[in-house]
Amino acid sequence: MRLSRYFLPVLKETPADAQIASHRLMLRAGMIRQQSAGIYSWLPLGYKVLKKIENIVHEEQQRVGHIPLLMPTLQSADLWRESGRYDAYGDEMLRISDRHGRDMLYGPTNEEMITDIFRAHVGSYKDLPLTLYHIQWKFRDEVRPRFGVMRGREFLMKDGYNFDLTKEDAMHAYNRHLVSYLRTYERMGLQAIPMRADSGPIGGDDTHEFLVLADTGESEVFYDKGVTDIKLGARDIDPYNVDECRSVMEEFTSLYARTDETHDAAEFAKVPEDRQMTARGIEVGQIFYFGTKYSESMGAEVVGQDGKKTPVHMGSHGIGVSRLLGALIEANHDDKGIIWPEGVTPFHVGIVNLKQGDDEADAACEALYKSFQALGLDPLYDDRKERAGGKFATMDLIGLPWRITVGPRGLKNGVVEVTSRRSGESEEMTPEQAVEKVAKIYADL
RNA sequence: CGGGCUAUAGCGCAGUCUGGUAGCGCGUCCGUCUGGGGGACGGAAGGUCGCAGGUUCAAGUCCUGCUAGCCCGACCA
Repeated sequence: MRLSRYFLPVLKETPADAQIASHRLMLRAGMIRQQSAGIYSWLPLGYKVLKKIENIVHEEQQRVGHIPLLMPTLQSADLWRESGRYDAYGDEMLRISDRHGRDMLYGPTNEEMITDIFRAHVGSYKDLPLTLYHIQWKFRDEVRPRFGVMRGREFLMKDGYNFDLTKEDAMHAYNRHLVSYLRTYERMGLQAIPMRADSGPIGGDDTHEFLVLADTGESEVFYDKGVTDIKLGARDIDPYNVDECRSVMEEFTSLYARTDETHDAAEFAKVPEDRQMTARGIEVGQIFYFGTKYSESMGAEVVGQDGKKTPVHMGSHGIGVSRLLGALIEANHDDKGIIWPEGVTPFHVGIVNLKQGDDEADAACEALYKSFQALGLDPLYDDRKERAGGKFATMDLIGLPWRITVGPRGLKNGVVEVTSRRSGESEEMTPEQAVEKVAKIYADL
C-alpha cells in the first residue's frame, strides 16, 4: 500500500478521553473511532490488525479440529427463557423488540443458541465429540465502558462450545482448548498465563482465565515467577491425544497462578518467597467446563450405547478478539507509539522515502516496494511529500516492526537503512539484502 | 447505579465569573524557501458555541429542562 493512497488519519495530539496507552495509541494511529460509549468503528489500520488476529484464532481452532460456523448477533428471548438466563442476566443484556413486539436481544454470548442447534441436529453418541465455534460480535451493556476496545460494549469474541458424552471427554476438550489458546497467544507474540478463575455468571466447575501481564490490567494477579518461563514453543501436540493435552494442562497449571478472585494467601505463601509475584493482568480468554447445566435445562441429549438418552457434557471457551488489540498494545509500546509483533502487524515493513521526487530515491523505493509484493509480503510505502521527521513519527506511531529508510545520502553508497522498531537499531545494507533480511524474518515465523 | 466533571473548527484548548463583531495552537488547502527525527515565512478555508425553551435591545456567556461523553467507585470478557 502506498500511504498517499491509503486512509490513515493519524493524530498528533492525544485525544482527551483516552486514559491508557492502548486506547490513546489506537486513536492516534487512526485505528478506531468512537461512535458512542464503548462502540467503535474500525478504521482501515485497526481493521487490518483485527482481521489478522481473527485469522490466527481461526487457524488455531481448526488446527485442533474445532469446527467454525456463524450464529447471528440478534437472538430470540425465548431461548434464553428456557435456560433461565433471560431474567438472570440483568441490565448488561441489551433487550430490544421487533415490529411485532417479540422480545429479542443482542447476544452477549451463545450457549443457548448453540445448544439449540445441537439438540435439533444431534441425537446419537456416535456424533460426539463435537466442538463448534464462531467469531461474532457481542454486546454487553456495560455500566461504564472504558479503556477503548479493552472494555467496550460491542466486542468481537471467539466463542466455542464442546459437546461430549462424558465428563472425561469434556475435560479432554477443556485441555485441548488450553493447548490451542496457548498456541494462539504465542503466535501473536503474547504471553498469556492460564490462571485458576471464578466461573461468574456462566456458571460451572472448572475454569481458567488467560492473563497478559500489563500494568493497566483490570485484575490483580498472584503467581509463581516460574510460570513465565513455561512456553509451548514449537512442540507438536496431537489434539486428539488425551494424555498429551492433559500433560500440557498440568505443566502450565501446576505452579501457583491466580487472579484476585480465587487468590489463596495460604497457598501462595508456599511458593518460594523470591518467586512470589504480584502484578496486574488483562484477561484475554477463558475456558469453562460446566457439565450439563444447559443440556439439562434445554434438553440437549444423545442416545448412548445403552439406548438411553443422556444429557451431554459441555464447556464454553472464549477469546476476546477485539480486546486482544488493546492487550497487544499494552504489552508492546513505547512513548513513540505501538510496536507490533511480526505475527499481527498490519503491514510487514514500512518503506520511508526521505526525498520524494528525487529520481534515485523514488526508483529505489519503487523497486523495494515491488520486490516485497512479489514475495507475498505487504509493505507500506510512505510516498508522501512530507519531511523526514514526520514520516518517521508516523511509522513509529503505527508501529510496523521493520522500517527501510531510503535517501539520496545512502543511495550514493548503494545502501538503505533497515531499522527494528523494537530495538531501534539500524543497519545499512544494499536494497537486495534488505529485502532478503525482512523476507527471512517473516519466513521464520 | 452512587459521587464528580465536561460539551466552543478535524484534534487539543481559551473565552462564560463581569452579556456587546467567534479566538489560539496543531492539523487541512495554496505559495516560497527548505529537506535524514513532527522546519520557517506568507496567504486561505473551516463554527446552527451539544439540543430545546426562557430572560434581555442584545446570549457561547444568565435561567430552566433535556441529551451525550469523560473520571472515581461498585460491576464486568
